[in-house]
Amino acid sequence: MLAKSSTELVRQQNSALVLSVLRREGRLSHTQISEATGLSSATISAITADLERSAIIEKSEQQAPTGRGRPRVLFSQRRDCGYLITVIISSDSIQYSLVDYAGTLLDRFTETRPEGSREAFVAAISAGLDRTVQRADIGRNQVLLVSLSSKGLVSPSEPVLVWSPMLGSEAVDFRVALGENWGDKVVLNNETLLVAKALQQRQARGAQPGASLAAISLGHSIGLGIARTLPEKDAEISAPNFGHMLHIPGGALCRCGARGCIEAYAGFYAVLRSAFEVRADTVPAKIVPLAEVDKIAALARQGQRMAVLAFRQAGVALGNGISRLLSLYDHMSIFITGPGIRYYDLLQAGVEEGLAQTHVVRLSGMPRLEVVVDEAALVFEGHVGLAFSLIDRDIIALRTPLQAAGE
Amino acid sequence: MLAKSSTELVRQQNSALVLSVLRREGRLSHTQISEATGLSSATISAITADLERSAIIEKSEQQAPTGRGRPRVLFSQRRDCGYLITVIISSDSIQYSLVDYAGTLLDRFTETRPEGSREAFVAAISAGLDRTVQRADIGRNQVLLVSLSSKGLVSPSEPVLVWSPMLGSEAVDFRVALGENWGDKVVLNNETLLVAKALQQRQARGAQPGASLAAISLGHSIGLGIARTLPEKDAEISAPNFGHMLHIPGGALCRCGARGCIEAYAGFYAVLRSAFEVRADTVPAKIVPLAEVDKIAALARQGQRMAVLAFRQAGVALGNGISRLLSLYDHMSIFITGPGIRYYDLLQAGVEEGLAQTHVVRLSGMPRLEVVVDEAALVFEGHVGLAFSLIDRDIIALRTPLQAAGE
DNA sequence: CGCTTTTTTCTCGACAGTCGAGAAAATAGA
DNA sequence: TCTATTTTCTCGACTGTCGAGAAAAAAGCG
Repeated sequence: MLAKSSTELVRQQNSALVLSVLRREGRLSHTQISEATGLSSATISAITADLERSAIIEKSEQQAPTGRGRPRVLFSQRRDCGYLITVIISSDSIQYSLVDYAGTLLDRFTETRPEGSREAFVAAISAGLDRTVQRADIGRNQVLLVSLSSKGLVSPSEPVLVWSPMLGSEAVDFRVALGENWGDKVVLNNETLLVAKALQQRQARGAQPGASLAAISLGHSIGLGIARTLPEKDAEISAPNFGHMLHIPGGALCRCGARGCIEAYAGFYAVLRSAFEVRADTVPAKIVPLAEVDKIAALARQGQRMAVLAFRQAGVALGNGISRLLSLYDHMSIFITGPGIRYYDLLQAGVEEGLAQTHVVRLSGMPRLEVVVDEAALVFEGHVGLAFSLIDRDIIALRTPLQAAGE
Repeated sequence: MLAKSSTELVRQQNSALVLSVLRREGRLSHTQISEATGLSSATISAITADLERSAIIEKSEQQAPTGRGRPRVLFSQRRDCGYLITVIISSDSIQYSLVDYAGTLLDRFTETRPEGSREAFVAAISAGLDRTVQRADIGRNQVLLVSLSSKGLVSPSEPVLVWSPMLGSEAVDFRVALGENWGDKVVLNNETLLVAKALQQRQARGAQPGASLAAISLGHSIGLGIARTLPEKDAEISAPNFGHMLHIPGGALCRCGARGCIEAYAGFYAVLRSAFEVRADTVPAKIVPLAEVDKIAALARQGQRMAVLAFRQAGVALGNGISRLLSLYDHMSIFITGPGIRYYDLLQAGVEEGLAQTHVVRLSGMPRLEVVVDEAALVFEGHVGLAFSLIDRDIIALRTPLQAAGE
């Protein structure tokens, strides 16, 4: 169903556009904004005056002048317009970062994740958020958004963790869990979705046409994020349940309780299980020390048969999974990340084997496969990118009625 | 990347909205349009006057008055504004339909599809299109769009048939194949995509929130169409390569040449092959007479073991495939259609078995599975719905410059 | 038959937004 | 100090939406 439009929406859209180029390029002058957006100079005047009056952007103190002529005045977001907190949840720790409205990191600290109950976990996050604002001495109401990320399955619309490696299907609704203090400004995304978002952002900055891409994170569990660039629209980002997609019907037992998931062949515990020839229906450990996997990798590199086979099997599971992904979406580039990339030399042959036989690959060729190292940086980049696009949209939509009364 | 907006775009969007409401509801009065769109009466006046001047809509002769008060004047699309030709390509025949701009079917005829070469096939379609306009005695330039559909894999952006059951990977680019006469106004969609579109339309008319859905067509090959309803946007429709998604690595030979495709287990020829215990690497026939499959179904209903097993195996392949679909997209309703539904009693247990074990189903429950009978009607409905949304958008975008000069 | 009531359509002025052109501002160099 | 140059700002024209009320057209009523 189409929606109606109006002149006010035009202004909203164009204001959002101005903020987004300011976000992407840093501080820009009047004319630069005009060029970057395609809007006329007069319109930029009106919009920047508007945003300045609302205390969203400000004129920077002028730079060293670039030549003759009237010097440029540069606009940038006001740092104190508000703050963003990102929370990166992993199996053993929780990292909090405070970011100002201009996008610069102000503070960061990491706490160990409490073991066991969901309640303790939620309480820890609530306390961590309080600590973040205390350390920076800002008010809670100055925090515009709290952006959480975790591995596992996340509801696409609500901040609900539907399934996670540590808590299983014990779902967490962060909106209710974080209560009045934080619940109303919390968003949650899958970790690998953020990686995909960050990669897509980097690609877009490169001014290429920017094709669709998928990020796959290898670790104790297997994550997937997809960024699809649709014509004329913003990229669409999603994180489907790749790790627990069916690989082999009735196959190896997964820690999710089902059988034959990709993770039950390609997760770290799966590699251990098959390298040691443990029966495939053994209940797997939640966490496997990385050192254990390293040992098997060392054996594999020396040619030990079962170790080689374990990694190869993992690779084939991934390759088949990617092939199914390509069948159900369009063709896209695949970026591989996560701690597991240190074993990629052992996985690669399997991945390619798992891809090669299938119809989609025979038809459109092997996808571009690329290993990307700095997963942590990408996750944070994705957090910031996604969060500020939400914040900017909100701030503009809310500004109008409030400000109109004030003027 | 966001796009800039302008007042002219506002008018375009609102004009498109008016046309789409008119398309959905039939003839409507001024006030009815205003209610349905949410636009003010004054705006409707301006837009309808505009569209009337451009000969896109017209005032109908007034109806029996509904009561006291000034009688309503009803607007509707002008039938003679232009025409749509839909072409439904199947393995043995090609059906042509001529539709006027108001959406009513004017003419329909079916020709047998020439066997063999791509050239003969393309020539037949070109001739069929010419025949369509000749029979109705209209000019070629009055045809606004030619909407083709076929089974197989279609490029999402271009009118290119990338892979089809009859021609294999011998691709057909209809834009160049139909040349100057038709090439510039041709679109091509997968047949089952159109079924999904039609189902989504029917759902939207029911005024429900309208969740995402997938249509699966069972026949010689297996088709899939997905209609995803995104918040605040138009539904997104796609037709991924479901039939040739990997089911069993290194499994049965598919007629596409790869191994282990879903179709190689669930297509008609696959059922025959396993019922007769032919080796799974036998090159399958392109077309299997439906009567042959009927015979096996009859045996299966009498309890003959291999026949039962053949259908069950097909069901499991479908169930596993659907499970993977649900893993890689959100949860959605599944509608099953196509000639194969007459065997659904034999498939159902396998489908449910193939779904039940997997993580996604354990987490969010069995999807809604529904059998839908009139595939042919749905395909045509989808053709018309999709084509007119394109036509209306085009007509509005093109109108402005031409008409502005005339006035 | 003329007047009133009712319903719908049409018109007018107010307001919001974008754009192009040109005025105004501010600096470097002559 | 004056001029060239570059950037920012301002003004009027244009397009669009909206609310209110005028105008139109039919039915009901005395």
